[in-house]
Amino acid sequence: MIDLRLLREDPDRVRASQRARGEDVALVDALLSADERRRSSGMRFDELRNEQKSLGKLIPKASPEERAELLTKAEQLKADVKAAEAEQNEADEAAKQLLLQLGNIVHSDVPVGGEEDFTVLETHGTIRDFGAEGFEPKDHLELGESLGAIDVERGAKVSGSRFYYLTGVGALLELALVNAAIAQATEAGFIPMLTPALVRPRAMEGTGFLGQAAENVYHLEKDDYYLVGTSEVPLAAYHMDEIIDADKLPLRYAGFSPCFRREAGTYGKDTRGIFRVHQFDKVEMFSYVAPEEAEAEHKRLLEWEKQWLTSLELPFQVIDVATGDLGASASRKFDCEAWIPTQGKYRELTSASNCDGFQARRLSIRYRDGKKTQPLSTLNGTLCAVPRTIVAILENHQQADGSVRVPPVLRPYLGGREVLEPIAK
RNA sequence: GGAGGCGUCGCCUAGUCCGGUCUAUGGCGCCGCACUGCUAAUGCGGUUUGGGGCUUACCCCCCAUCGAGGGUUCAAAUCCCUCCGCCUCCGCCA
Repeated sequence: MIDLRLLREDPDRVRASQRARGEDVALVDALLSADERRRSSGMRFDELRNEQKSLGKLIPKASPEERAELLTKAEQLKADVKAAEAEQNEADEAAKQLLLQLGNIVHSDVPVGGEEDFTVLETHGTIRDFGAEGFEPKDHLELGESLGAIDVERGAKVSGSRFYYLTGVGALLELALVNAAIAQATEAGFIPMLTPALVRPRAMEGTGFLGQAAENVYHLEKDDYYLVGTSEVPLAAYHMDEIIDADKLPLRYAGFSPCFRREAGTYGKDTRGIFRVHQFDKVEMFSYVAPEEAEAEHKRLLEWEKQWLTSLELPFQVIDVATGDLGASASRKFDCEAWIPTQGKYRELTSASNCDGFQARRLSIRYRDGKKTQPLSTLNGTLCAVPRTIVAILENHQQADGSVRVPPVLRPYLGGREVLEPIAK
């Protein structure tokens, strides 16, 4: 959630942010009046309660006849206090509900617009010219099947569309990627974490995934658990309700977990292969930092992502995601998009978001610097989303004979293997 | 799944049986001040969190907060109910 003080002091800024996201600006005014009601009903309750307390102190000391009178008065007060409390609770709840609907304030440098209105910040690596090399590139599924690495047919048989098996070298490739990614993150000072994949509603809500993103979240109704779409959720909720000493910051975690996404509203999109699937594994970086460090940390996360993609020898570009495509929690988001030869375009492989205090406020995570206690900033960035990385590696490193060159960074984790060869059918 | 125990303002802890004197005790840690060649020790004061009022700010004041939420009562850390978490034992299990 955003800072209510900011809303009171500079409502126009909040309105502008809401407009840039393409969301309803009327929500801001509804929230302002709800906040006012919350405040006045709170004051009324405090007053009555104060009166009740002072009256209550007199009763044990009163003489019998005074006592009877006081009790009558107290009884009346009791009803008033109860009514005022109900009013206060209702006003609090109403304000909270509105507040939870409001997305984070967008950073002023973010390009305004929808999915297609991003700004390209950088491009890295060289796109291969397969024409000059004299062969037509195969797509990742064709390659994956001939390598005995990917089986989507049986994935569909067992679990339905958008499910897959990684088999043989495919399975080994995932393990290699995960190990290499965790090694890079650990080297950079991240604490490796294996996290729960099922979380309570509070964790899901606190990270901002139950707003407009809710339709993409799996929910186990019988137990009221949510399946996480990213380990960002358990990593953010890890320090929920805690106050962290300033000298402990920054805290950096590298989470590894399965990720589950319903992919509602993507019918017919990326249906071939394993680019868009319901379940995949991912190594995610997560940082807790002091607010004044957030922007610098955001750039650092991006640098680590670039280091990773560069080490895999993939050509990619970095984009500044537009306001309409940010998601509720982020004030700014940088995506790294790798070149996919058979699609002839760059596709998202990693995503680094600066959430400022948005998640920290919802999850009640603060830090103490001297006397001050205030929400800290949380940031997250993908290091390796496995299936998409496999797609990019297979397609970009394929050779004319249908084999795939293994980038050196992965070789130690693949028993020194330099090439993945097609297997006989 | 069954039985029992526990949850107090950083940590430990008193208080809960028997409701009001709890404005929650004491210790540790931490912060400030005093004293002191330095350090240590000692003394004094402070030290939950959230909301609100007053303020440039500080200070100060009010309300809530004893795992969470309800209930009983004029009044709840204390009595009742539900839930959550942790621990012990039993059962089952990768």
